[in-house]
Amino acid sequence: MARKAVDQELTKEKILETARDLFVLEGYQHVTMRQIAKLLGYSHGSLYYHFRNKGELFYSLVSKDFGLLNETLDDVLNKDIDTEAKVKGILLGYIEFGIRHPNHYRIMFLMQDDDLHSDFQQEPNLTYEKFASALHTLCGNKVTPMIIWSLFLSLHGFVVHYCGHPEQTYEDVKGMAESHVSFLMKGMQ
Amino acid sequence: MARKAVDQELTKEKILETARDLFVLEGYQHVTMRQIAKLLGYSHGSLYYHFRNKGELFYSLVSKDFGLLNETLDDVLNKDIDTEAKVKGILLGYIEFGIRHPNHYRIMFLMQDDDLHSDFQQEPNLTYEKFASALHTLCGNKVTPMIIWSLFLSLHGFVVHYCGHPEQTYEDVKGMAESHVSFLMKGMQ
DNA sequence: TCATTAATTGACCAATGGTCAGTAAAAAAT
DNA sequence: ATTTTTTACTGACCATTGGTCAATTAATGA
Repeated sequence: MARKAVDQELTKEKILETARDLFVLEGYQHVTMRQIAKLLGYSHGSLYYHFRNKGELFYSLVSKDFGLLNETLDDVLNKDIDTEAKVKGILLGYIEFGIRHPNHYRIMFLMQDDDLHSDFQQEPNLTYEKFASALHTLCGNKVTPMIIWSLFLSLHGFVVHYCGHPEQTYEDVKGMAESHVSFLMKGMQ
Repeated sequence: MARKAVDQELTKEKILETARDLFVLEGYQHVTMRQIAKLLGYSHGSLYYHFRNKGELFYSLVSKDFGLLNETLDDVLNKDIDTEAKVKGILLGYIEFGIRHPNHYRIMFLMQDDDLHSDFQQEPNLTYEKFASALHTLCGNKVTPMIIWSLFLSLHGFVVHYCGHPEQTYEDVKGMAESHVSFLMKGMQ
């Protein structure tokens, strides 16, 4: 009733793998440590051997997955298309990512539970840096930092809204996302 | 140890008055029913005589206060200024309201705790209707429903972001709000 | 073979939202 | 004036939660 055989030892990876589905499905607040542990076949205490607390567990997950957004933005930049298409691709790519990962997005950008918020300040900032420098590179001085900030907040608004209605898939809202991006690009001139 | 003298009876109003300060200060999650009751000098059970649960209590508060936003929009419409100034006033008024009532705004538009979310679907919709019809009245067919929706989401993004940083007052971000509104109005043409 | 370390358990803690039988004041009915 | 009924409130109680920690046992190293 204590340590298990080495080939069935718990690892951070195993925990994250199980926890990911739960968090994606139900959101941070509704997943309990006991729930995760039960699904793994361990006691909930064991989770605290691998992660300091619930926040850190979730942070590990999201932080890892969030690299994807940066990659997405890079991919667009490296595509062989004209500048305007790249700008559009970045704006749309941002929205697509947010809507495909609503729970992650929510935590990254708008949760403020104390135990979590303390952990990541960096990731959202890094993501924004990436976003801003990409647009700056593409558009030069035509767009001011304030315009980039407005663009970001406007995309953010779109994503946040549809994060609250996760029954709608990205495919469902793709048309609206494109309209929104068109609208925003008009303001860039 | 049961009912108190009639002149010191608990009322919904007394509860809301006390709860308002707490909620505004600390946000929904961090306020406990026991905390509210203690401040009032009653047992926490008594709160459940007046409100079905924590969600309903909070809902009463926010729902009441939220009429203010609609009034704000009406006030702008009735001002003796030209159309463009009115449009600007509405967009800016929306932002100002959100940032001056960050906890209310958060609950209305982006919380999705089950006990709450079930209660109010109407208020956010009503507010949006107000917003949309105001813009439609002012701008006629120049602005499509989709543009109005984009405008709304873009304002929403601004508010949501600064709701997460309540250490900044509206005065602090006023300049940025105005830039943001200017940016959005460019997209309306 | 024995001491040390690593991994796991599960009883335990304090806090939470919520329920409810009991109680006493107030109001209504007699 | 007395009894009945209704109303407002209490506080013990419940299940659930995130989290802690001494005890336990497998693995590892000397």
